[in-house]
Amino acid sequence: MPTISQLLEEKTAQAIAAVTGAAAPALVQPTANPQFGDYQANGVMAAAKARKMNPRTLAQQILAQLDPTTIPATWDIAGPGFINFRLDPVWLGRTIAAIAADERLGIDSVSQAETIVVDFSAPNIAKPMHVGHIRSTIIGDALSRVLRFLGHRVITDNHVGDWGTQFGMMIVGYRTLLNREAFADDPLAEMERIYKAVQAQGKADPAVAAQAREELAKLQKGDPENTALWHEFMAVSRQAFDRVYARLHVGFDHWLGESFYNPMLPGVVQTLQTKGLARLSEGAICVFYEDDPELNGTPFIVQKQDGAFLYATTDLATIQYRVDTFHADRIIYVVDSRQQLHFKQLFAAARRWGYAPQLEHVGFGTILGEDGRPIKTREGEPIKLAALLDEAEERARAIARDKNPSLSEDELAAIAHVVGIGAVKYADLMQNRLADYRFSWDKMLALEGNTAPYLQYVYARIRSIFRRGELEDWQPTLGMDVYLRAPEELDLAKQMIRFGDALLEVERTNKPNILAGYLYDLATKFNLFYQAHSVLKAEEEARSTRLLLCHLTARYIHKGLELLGIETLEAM
RNA sequence: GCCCCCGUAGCUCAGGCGGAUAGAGCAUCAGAUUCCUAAUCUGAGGGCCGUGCGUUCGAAUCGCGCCGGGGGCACCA
Repeated sequence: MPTISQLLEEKTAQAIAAVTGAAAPALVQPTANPQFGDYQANGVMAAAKARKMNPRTLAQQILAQLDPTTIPATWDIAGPGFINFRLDPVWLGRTIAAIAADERLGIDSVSQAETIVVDFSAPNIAKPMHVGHIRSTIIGDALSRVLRFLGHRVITDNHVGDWGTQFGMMIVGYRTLLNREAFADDPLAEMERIYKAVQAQGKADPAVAAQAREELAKLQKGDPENTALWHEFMAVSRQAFDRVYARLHVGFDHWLGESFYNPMLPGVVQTLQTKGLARLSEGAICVFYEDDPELNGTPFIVQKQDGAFLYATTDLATIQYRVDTFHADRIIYVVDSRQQLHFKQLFAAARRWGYAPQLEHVGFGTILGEDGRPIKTREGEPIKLAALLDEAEERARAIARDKNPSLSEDELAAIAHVVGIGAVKYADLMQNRLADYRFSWDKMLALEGNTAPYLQYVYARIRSIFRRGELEDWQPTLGMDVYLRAPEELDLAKQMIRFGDALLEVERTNKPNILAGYLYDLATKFNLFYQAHSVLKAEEEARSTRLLLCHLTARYIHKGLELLGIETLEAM
């Protein structure tokens, strides 16, 4: 079924068109204030202005066109020409009962399913994942889950950095500095050590830097020894990445890293030149955008003076592959906002080339420490993701132990994992991704406010109601009667039926914080309801309705958090 | 120099393709538990929405200028 706001929008827009003879949006949205009802249409005033009519008069004529048998609400005119709708409580009760019988919680699949490639995470091989990768990973995973739930064909692709300049240094380091015991013990840590050491040497000694470039060149020409080393680095890194992704419950359909596109790069540059899109300039081959005022003056280099290709080239090959092979209608790049110019250039080049799926750069800001500076360790190094997740779990465990000393170690471990990881993810997802975000353990793990533990607690508390009532297997009966009488019951039900609108808004804007905000509002409305009304001890007629409200709230929170990549607990 | 993002309550942030009295959490103060997890809830105070001009019946939201913070701009990714 369409969402109620979609229905009101459609019916009101039809009425506007019937009266004015011209299509105009009704601009239906939830009311700013409950005194105005549940939904308001703002479009009448704009339509009146366009026709130089009195808005209230026009509103009267529009109302006359609305058919009460097709709209489950009452309505009136208010203010300068708003139409206010009040939902029919009986209809609301029936709708809630119908949703209870629906696996998808009343959410339609999109009518036009698209093939959407979501490109996110993309750590560099031979380097540990650090905080810089967390936003892309978490946001990309959440968007993928939402789009998939809405019915799109989603392809997640981890475009790992497996062909960069770091390999020259890694090979030099492996040959000159490797501690074999350390490597056998913790290969990634030893790789990191030698990488940093060679990097430092290279800065001080040009000969080392030259050696690294030479080894890289040999690798890129297919030298067997260097290639074998490269495979070893890959395998070691992949294991470390997989451990982190397992903790985060993030998976990918493909791991098509930069190296995968390597054989295609000469052809990309060749084609761009043949089509007259790229030309030689100062020894490099570049795409220019003289006819584009925004990009004019920012050449897009696809081949360096020395003949090497760049990430611009790889990214173009990647678009080609995703269109030709996956038949992508849409590609979403979840990458730091600082790369905005690169993506503008990339998308412009792809369009000129003739590859024109919908291309979207979903950017995000920097993670700042509590001091407002980009987050770093005391030593000024990036914080490793694994260490960050360890700390999240430790802190969550300590809080859980403090709140509930009777928990067993196994229970504590489960809570530490679900709450700790959930808190880290949710803290990122609840913010507008465009802004920089200030990382705060205390805030993300707080039980008050818009946090994962708050939502997880509401879920656990609801599950506890059913346990306490020995109703673990309780299920709503098909077509059961639902009596929504108390204002808190009505408010909760009205919030539930906005879930679909929230998901569509996430799809439209690529902003998971809209879903997070929805869930927080839902949890708050549940708490208001639960505070005001007993459930298990209620009289029978109210009891089954309230059990249904509890049951559905839990399902919405479970599903909503799942779409954000966050787990729930039966007890905490 | 050019371009992009940000500026909303003491603090951290929502809202932003114009709509009615600008919201939440923290912090502060005052309350609620014979009762289903008080890890909860209720109430109060707290705002020239950086600033000026403009568009509009209507601007936190759109446009232009300015101020402040961050970022990007030819061979790294």
